[in-house]
Amino acid sequence: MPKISEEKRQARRDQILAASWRCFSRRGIHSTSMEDIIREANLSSGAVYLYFQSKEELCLAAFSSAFQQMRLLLVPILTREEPYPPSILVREIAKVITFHAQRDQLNFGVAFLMGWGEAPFNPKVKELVGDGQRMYREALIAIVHKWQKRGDIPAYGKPATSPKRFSRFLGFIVQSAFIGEIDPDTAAKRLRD
Amino acid sequence: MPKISEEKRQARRDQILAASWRCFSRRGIHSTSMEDIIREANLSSGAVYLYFQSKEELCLAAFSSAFQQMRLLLVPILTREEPYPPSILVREIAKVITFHAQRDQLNFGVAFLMGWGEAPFNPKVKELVGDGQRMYREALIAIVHKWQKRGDIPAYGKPATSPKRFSRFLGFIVQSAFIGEIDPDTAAKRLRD
Amino acid sequence: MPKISEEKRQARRDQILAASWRCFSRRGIHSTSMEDIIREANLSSGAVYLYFQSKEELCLAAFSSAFQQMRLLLVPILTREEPYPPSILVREIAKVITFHAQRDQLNFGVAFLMGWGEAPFNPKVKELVGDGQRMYREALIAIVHKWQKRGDIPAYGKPATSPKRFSRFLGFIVQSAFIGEIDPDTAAKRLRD
Amino acid sequence: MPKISEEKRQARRDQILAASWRCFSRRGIHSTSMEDIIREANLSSGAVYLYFQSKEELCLAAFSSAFQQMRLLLVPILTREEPYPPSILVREIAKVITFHAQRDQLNFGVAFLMGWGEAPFNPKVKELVGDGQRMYREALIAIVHKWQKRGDIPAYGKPATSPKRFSRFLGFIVQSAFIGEIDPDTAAKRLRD
DNA sequence: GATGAATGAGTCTTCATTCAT
DNA sequence: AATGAATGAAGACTCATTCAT
Repeated sequence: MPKISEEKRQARRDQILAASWRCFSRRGIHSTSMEDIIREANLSSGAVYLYFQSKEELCLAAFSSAFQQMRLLLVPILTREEPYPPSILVREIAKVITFHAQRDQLNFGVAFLMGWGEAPFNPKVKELVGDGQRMYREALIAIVHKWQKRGDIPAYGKPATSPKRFSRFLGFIVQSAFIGEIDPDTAAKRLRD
Repeated sequence: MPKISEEKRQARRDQILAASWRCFSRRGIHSTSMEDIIREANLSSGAVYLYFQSKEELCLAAFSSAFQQMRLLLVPILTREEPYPPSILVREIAKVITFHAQRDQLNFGVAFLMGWGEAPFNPKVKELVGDGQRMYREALIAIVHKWQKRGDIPAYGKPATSPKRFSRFLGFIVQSAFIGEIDPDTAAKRLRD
Repeated sequence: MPKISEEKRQARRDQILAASWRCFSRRGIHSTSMEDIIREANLSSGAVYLYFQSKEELCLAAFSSAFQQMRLLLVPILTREEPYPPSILVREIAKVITFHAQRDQLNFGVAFLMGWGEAPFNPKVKELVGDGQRMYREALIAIVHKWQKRGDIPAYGKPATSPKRFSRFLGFIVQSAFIGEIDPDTAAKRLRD
Repeated sequence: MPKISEEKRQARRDQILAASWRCFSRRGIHSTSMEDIIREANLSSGAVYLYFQSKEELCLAAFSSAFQQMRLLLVPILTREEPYPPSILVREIAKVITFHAQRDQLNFGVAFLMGWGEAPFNPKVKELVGDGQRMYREALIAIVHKWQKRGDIPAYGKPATSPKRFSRFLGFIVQSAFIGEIDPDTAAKRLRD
């Protein structure tokens, strides 16, 4: 078994991270034991520790990877040269959150809820969650500016509705994670109003 | 073994619950051991188990009590015969969340974050959190109706702005818990926009 | 089970330390698991950790206690106003090392061998062993001076034979621990010559 | 799988043994993991197990090799047709122990301390250490006889000073390993007295 | 009612060893 | 011969809970 390729190494990491999220989604982070993850990943204890130094590091990597996946799905929507008009944007985001989001049992909403629950007591989690939110917030501000330029929304009056939108977005996450799976159109309707 | 009076019993429970929240606020629920709570409450292990059957039950009672306290503070604001006008209401709620909220180290924002983190894996916590949110949501709807009757806001157009408001309120909680203590006026401004 | 008395507490510590030495004597420190000690002491894992914070601390306490016991036995012999004459002293010390020494399966010789084996890698063990040796060495010097005054040994010539004696004493420990149990008279004869 | 030449095989074994002693000297036998040795030897786990069946066997070989090296250095000194006179002999031995001894980070003093620490629980180590000591002891007796014949020391009186010398030699090892590196002349002075 | 010492199942982690390549 | 990823038994330690006093 000579040195494994970097791809294979990453594949193993992903295998473990996916197993972790399946466990976390079932029982929460704190009620998930390393043994749970190990069994779910069909590996041996030693093997997991070959890829992650500790449970702490594994959890952090799990959060990091979840938010990274979310970013990968949101960025194409949020950074279009010509942004979607308001109503479409909302539906597209809702789609990502509610649909794509559930591949591998990884529910982004629940991931955020967990992240928020950990953040006050774990600076590194706080940073990860904060980074994700900052990214999203800033993209939203840029979009609103473009909307104003394009005339999709009135350019005068309260100049930026984005903080409001962002706040509602967070609220939406809470509710959708709370209520459970919902279809994108219902979700969009809720988000829109 | 003379039975203790109901008052004394409740006082002891409150003493333990307050100690619990001080611990939870410092380290989170899962990193708080029964021993931490016992020491913080200046009691013996046995004593705590005289008032709560298990850590599970104690945590549930702690959530219940936190949301009950919040309700006690919000109800007078939300159920006035003549509701506060929009801008004032927002400030009053913000006051409660950010200021009164911190008696006994119990930060309502963090309590909600914790509740959301637990809810997906604990039906009883889910119920408690859900009840609190429902109460708030319904009160908000009633207020909006009164505002419309009174002419504080336009009666036509999108009939209920309350879900929107509610969603933003949840988002606000996330952000305020995340950012840390902020004064009520800043908070109100953020909530209003 | 109200607060245990200081005596009982010490008794428990001694019970654990005695069990530790029985285990250490059988398999050595490193091959002795906490579970071995726990079983030998007829206690539960938790109980042992109530008295010693870690295996490390327990081992240290075990060394400390072993050397302390040895000191308790040697001091009366080494600090007599009128020291034993050379030949008797040697027999008395040999007695202690070979006979009393084996109560509770604690063989002082083996304890020293273990201490020497640990000392180079554990500063605290080094200190404990070093302290014991210093004590013995100094007592020996004092005795030799008294012998010279009293005329038991010539006062002129090489003034202090104590380092020599001390070195031989250490060598004797190695050999006796190595050979196993021997009776005090044989031991004395060996030490004397 | 072309069989490697016996020389090459021995060279690899020596490479591993040298690496082992460097590790043992740093952290002790029990705190040295196979991985430590493997990394220190710049080999793979599999390779080491090609030359030694187990950690146990490797340790035994390490002791064996250490004592063998010591023998190689001492035998020319101890078996001269015309032995060194007492004072010179002592210096020459001290030289070997303190100076030559440290090639490859292998400190003979520490090796003995370790051997003594293991011997009570490992018959094979006991045998190795015992053999070394016997060899030295016997060589010393032979030398003393020659000294007496030659008149270097009185032939009458206590017939054999060798056991005494031997014991002091062991004590010296303990002390020198304990104190750390010292130069041969100081060492000789200590040994002589 | 109250105490706190004791319990022991469960957790994370390490490490000697193997074996497919 | 050599590699190093994988294994899994074993180890140290924690902590919710109990119960004799």
